[in-house]
Amino acid sequence: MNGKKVPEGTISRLFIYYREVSELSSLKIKTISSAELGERTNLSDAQVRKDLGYFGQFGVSGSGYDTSELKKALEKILGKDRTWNVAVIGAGHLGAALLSYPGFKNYGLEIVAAFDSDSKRIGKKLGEIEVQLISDLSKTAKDKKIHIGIITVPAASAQEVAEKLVEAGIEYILNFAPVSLDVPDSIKVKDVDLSRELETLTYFLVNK
Amino acid sequence: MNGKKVPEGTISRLFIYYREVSELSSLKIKTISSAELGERTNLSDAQVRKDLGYFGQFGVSGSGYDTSELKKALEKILGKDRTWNVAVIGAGHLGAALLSYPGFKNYGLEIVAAFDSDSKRIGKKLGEIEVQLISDLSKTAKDKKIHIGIITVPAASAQEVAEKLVEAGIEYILNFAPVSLDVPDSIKVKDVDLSRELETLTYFLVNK
DNA sequence: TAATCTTTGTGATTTAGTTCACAGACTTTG
DNA sequence: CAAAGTCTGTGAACTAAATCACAAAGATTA
Repeated sequence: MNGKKVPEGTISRLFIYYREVSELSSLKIKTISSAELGERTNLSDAQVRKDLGYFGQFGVSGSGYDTSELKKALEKILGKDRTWNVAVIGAGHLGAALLSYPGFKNYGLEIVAAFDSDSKRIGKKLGEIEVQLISDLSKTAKDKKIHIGIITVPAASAQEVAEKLVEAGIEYILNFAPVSLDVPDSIKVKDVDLSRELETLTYFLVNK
Repeated sequence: MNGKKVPEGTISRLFIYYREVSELSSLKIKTISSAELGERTNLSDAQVRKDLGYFGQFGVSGSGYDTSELKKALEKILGKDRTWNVAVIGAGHLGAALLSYPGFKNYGLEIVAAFDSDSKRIGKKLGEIEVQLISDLSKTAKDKKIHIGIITVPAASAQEVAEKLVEAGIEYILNFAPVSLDVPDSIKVKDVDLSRELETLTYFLVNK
């Protein structure tokens, strides 16, 4: 890491590079140039080099990047060398969609608990996970060493849930509720506003 | 519209302004300044004026914007003066989450059909909508004048579904599958890559 | 080993978007 | 109605990110 601020876009692209070099390395392809890696990922060679440049010097002039070395380096950078425990709060359709999403494990994420405030849902199984009452959050979060909370409750109760997550020691919140959460600076919140995506649809239909 | 390219961010912000002036206008508040509108939306006054400036001159020096006029103007710009028919393809959890999402109507969107390829799901009701076999897509799309297709099928079948949507005359695709779709330029595709959001979580946990 | 070729890493440039700042339009006050 | 106050619309300045472009490092060839 060279100290400069890393653009958000760089980080998503690192995952793309990671996927590609994993593939290459498993195909026993030993090295790849930034040009070819760019080709395969629909990005420019300069973009590839600049992105990697934020984190160090991984390449060799004249031959390119060693695929398995780069894979290992990216694993480290991206936190893919361990598993992160996740709790989903809100066992409605969206929560269920996330719980049944098979890709999680590949991302180094493991959903280990689900919560809801609706007593009708408590005790039901969503996949492997039994839905718990939200008042158990704090205890379970500590017992199961949960790092990440995903909020899929309605907008009206999202702030309240966020506060419980903070109290329970969660470090990162992924928020699907269409409200902006007020939490301490030390907690990272990422908003995924599906309604925004849906809304903007109509603009593009009107304007061509 | 003054011809200059409109930044993507401007468009989402227009919806925020729209919501605010709708509220204000219904409260019989006749005018609002860019400063106050900015205050209420956590944006700067300059941002508000610049955003609106892409589409014309709506304000009055010395007094600000007429809320109900601005509301009408934004309705027009954003395509909120009519309803757009939507089909969801993929009646799994995510599809169900969208179908049960009450906010749709507010966005001028109406889900009028749902499709799946799994015969176990055909005929089931998701809310008001009966799940149809995907082979009916083309006919139903024409009958029901569907403009928008939302893809919530697994990555592996997304491209195939996209092609059927194009064939059925859909103009806009909202794609939840984590693959990039290959469609004609005349079709607008918006990708919502949940897995990307999930993935990037781990980076931020490692790096602080 | 020298000449040539390939490819990185990174400053310099360009592009896109946001913020600043102010002239000029309109409103309010006395 | 003139002076003071408010607020817009928009170029200019700034900031962030992507792209360019090239010196230097290493690989390849003869």
